[in-house]
Amino acid sequence: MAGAGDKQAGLRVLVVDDHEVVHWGFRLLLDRQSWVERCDGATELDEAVRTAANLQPDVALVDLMLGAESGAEACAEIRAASPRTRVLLISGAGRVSPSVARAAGASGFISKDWGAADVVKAVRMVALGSEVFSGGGAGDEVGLSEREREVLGLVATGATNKEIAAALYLSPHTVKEHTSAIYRKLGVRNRAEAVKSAQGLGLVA
Amino acid sequence: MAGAGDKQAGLRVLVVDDHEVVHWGFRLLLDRQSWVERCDGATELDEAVRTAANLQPDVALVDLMLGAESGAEACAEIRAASPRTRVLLISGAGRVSPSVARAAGASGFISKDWGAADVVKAVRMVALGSEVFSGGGAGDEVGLSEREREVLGLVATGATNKEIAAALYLSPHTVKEHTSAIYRKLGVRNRAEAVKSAQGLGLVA
DNA sequence: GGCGAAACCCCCCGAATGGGGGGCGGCGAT
DNA sequence: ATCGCCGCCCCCCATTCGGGGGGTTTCGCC
Repeated sequence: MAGAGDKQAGLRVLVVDDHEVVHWGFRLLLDRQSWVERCDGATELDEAVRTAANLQPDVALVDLMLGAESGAEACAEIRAASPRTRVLLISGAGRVSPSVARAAGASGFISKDWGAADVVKAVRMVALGSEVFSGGGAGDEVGLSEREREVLGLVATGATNKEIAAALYLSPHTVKEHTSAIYRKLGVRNRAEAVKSAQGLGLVA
Repeated sequence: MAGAGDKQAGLRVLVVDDHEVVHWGFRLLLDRQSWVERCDGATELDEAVRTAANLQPDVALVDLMLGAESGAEACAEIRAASPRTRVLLISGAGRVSPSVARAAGASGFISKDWGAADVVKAVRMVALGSEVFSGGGAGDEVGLSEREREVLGLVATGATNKEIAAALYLSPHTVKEHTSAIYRKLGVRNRAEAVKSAQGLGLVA
């Protein structure tokens, strides 16, 4: 699989994003690459999994914000349907936690902000077996822990601390610990601001 | 004007969106239309205004969420620089208020969710002088009053009711009236949820 | 082994929130 | 001219928030 002389047979790419315009964009970009054999699109997770199972793509570009499901789940499901497929998460705002992406089985992430050259390079690199976790120059990592991201996700739902506690089997007091840590790390003072940040971080659907 | 041979002189189109992938997408879509002469892109407002001034495009597609500025301001500035240009606002989530868009001088809006055919049709229609304020099937208008939208915008900032009151020269009690009305109309229960809705409505930067 | 970071639990407090009630003037439509 | 909507103001109340202490265990790292 690690063909060194990188004349690749022709990569198959799958773009998973609920905005069709994103399909068009990546298709325009990738179809003109000699090493891309075909570039398909899917707008929802079910469709993406089916297509991945049939097509067995080399690379899948998956939007972090797919309707209800998190990009991480989508990533895992796609890799279950097509293990050969390496997943690049697409983040809208530029910043995702590498650890989360890795845990989900992704090979890296790219941002919609990146230039064409960076995106093309990233796709080729993961196809060749590398990981892409830094690229385009966007800052990442605010330093939120796994638990804190989880809590922030629920805060962005409008859930109260008590509801979050129930959902995560915690004491409300503990939830407050987490929210306080989140506010401190994000530099905000209340949940409304935190929600704004959360969507900037790509943590909210 | 729907005849097969409606050979227009060649429209010039400008796409204003801070995600390059959106440029690629629309360019792929529009460049292949016989009636499109050229399709340029701009990533920020200054650049958009300059390009509009030079190019005098027939149609500009403007993202509602451009960094700091609201799409409405962007729309107004572009039309100031190039009065002949008809603006189509691009909404990410599908719902914008027609009244706001009209007030800003836009000729309609489209959503990133729309299919290729609908987008092409919308661009051609505004180029021909029509307005496009309903298209793709998205619902609009939640029924928020002007004041409520203003308050919601500040809520999405993370401001407390007291701060909002100070900013708008109101009593804190009145602000609560507005927030309560907002929650009722949006079908949410607290500010965190309201912030999420607000960004879906394109009211938050 | 020691140390910190994360995650979990408890107490306290003041302030903000969200919902209930009431009433006021203005404005446009019926 | 009466109705409904908007915008504004006041009272009350229980709940929630956010921050301040305190503590435990379980990790991984040096």
